[in-house]
Amino acid sequence: MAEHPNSAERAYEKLRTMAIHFDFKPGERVNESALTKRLSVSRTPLREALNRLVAEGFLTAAPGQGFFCRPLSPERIMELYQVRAALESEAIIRGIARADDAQITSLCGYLDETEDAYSTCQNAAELLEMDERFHMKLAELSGNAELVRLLANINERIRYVRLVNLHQLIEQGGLAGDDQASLSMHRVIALAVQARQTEPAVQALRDHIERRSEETVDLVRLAFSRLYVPDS
Amino acid sequence: MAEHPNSAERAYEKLRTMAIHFDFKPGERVNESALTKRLSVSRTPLREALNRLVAEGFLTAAPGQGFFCRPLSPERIMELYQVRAALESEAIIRGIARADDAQITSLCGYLDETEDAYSTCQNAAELLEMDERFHMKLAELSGNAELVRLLANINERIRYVRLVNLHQLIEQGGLAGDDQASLSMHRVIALAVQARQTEPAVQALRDHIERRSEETVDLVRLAFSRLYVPDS
DNA sequence: GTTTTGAAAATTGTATACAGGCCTGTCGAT
DNA sequence: ATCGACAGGCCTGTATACAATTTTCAAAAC
Repeated sequence: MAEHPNSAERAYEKLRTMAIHFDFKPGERVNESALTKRLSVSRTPLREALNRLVAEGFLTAAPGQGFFCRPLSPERIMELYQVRAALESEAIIRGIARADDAQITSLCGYLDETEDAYSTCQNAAELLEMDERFHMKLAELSGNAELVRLLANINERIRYVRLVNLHQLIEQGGLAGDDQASLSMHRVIALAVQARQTEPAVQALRDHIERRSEETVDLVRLAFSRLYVPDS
Repeated sequence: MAEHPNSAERAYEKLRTMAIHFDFKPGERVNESALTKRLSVSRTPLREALNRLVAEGFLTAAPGQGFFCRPLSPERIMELYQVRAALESEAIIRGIARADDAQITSLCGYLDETEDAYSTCQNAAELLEMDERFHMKLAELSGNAELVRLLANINERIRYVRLVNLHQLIEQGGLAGDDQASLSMHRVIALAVQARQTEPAVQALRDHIERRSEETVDLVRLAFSRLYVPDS
């Protein structure tokens, strides 16, 4: 963890992790002096990190009142899902137009590698990481660094909700079916990209993403309950 | 301009304006102590503002070396154009699905209002502002605040290049034709949205945006020349 | 019992001082 | 003449102190 030499960067990494996991409750005020002790840095680099997180959408800042955790509302989450759909659709379009066969084959290779783990894994965090990695690799086919950067940001901001969703699916035992569907969706997308068929690929992607966003309201409610009844 | 009470916000506004206009040359190192005098703020709020601009993509930060102006490369600009296409396409899709007729009519109304000014105006900055405003209004139909926020950011980051482009078109006298094309393109897009025809609307939009991105390499070269031969 | 007022406490925003690293320019060696 | 080491100054990163504002809490008035 002592990777970064400067304390502002260290504070930023830790705070971002906390923000992703909603260690701050939605809407809650973030106390600076408490964090200085917790992270062993002074207020200057701490505030630098907090400001970065504001610009990235993890926190909000009210003048004269300091920093607050972003609210967790169904509307906001749905917005993020829509932006995600926008960015990934574009990535597919550009990827099909630009990526060479080797790159696309590499994406399919990743699916092959993770197929077994994906089917057997019962750990929500691991499943989500594999899923996210596939989507990031897909996005990287675009060769567009800005697109990738924005998508990474969006993914981090919806990660918690998706995690809670997966948790629930595993508990309900309904994961197997849904999980397989997700995996085969990835396969469908990858194959369409490989065949350079833009419309089918984009359509498959949008179906894949939109499936979740329909359940968003319930998802957010569930996420709230997990946050305020911290048993798991 | 003395709108914001806190100096960090004031510094941020001024710095962002400077960054948009490339008052810092591409790749140039930003000297903090020089800016503290220029903006009459101390280093703490100044650095806060600089960090925000880094997170927004206007500046870069090298550890131990401070802040630098973002580089101005054709690849980067093209990436931004692609992201813009992604966001606006999504906005159209969502807008058609969600906006009521009154909202769409309001968009058309804006076109009517500005039609005369658009045809006669010879001021690049004003033309660009009208164009940008149309696209922002279009984006707002989506009802997606995050989408709007990201698009606003992208627009600011390509504004300078677009401005230089318009400048050149006006000087060449070739504006009339191109300008009319642009205006009628807006009309085509708006009408397709009004008719709730998603595919044609998106297609028209992509044509409209992509037209520029083909000339990006030349555009960036021109922008460079304007930056380093400051006559205008 | 509710609301208002007031002061104290806590917290944020800003300035400034200091430490450490980076860059530059000079000097010496090959 | 070119390259490399080194010293000095400059700049960045961080800590801390101070000022101003906000929040809190309790007491008093209605």
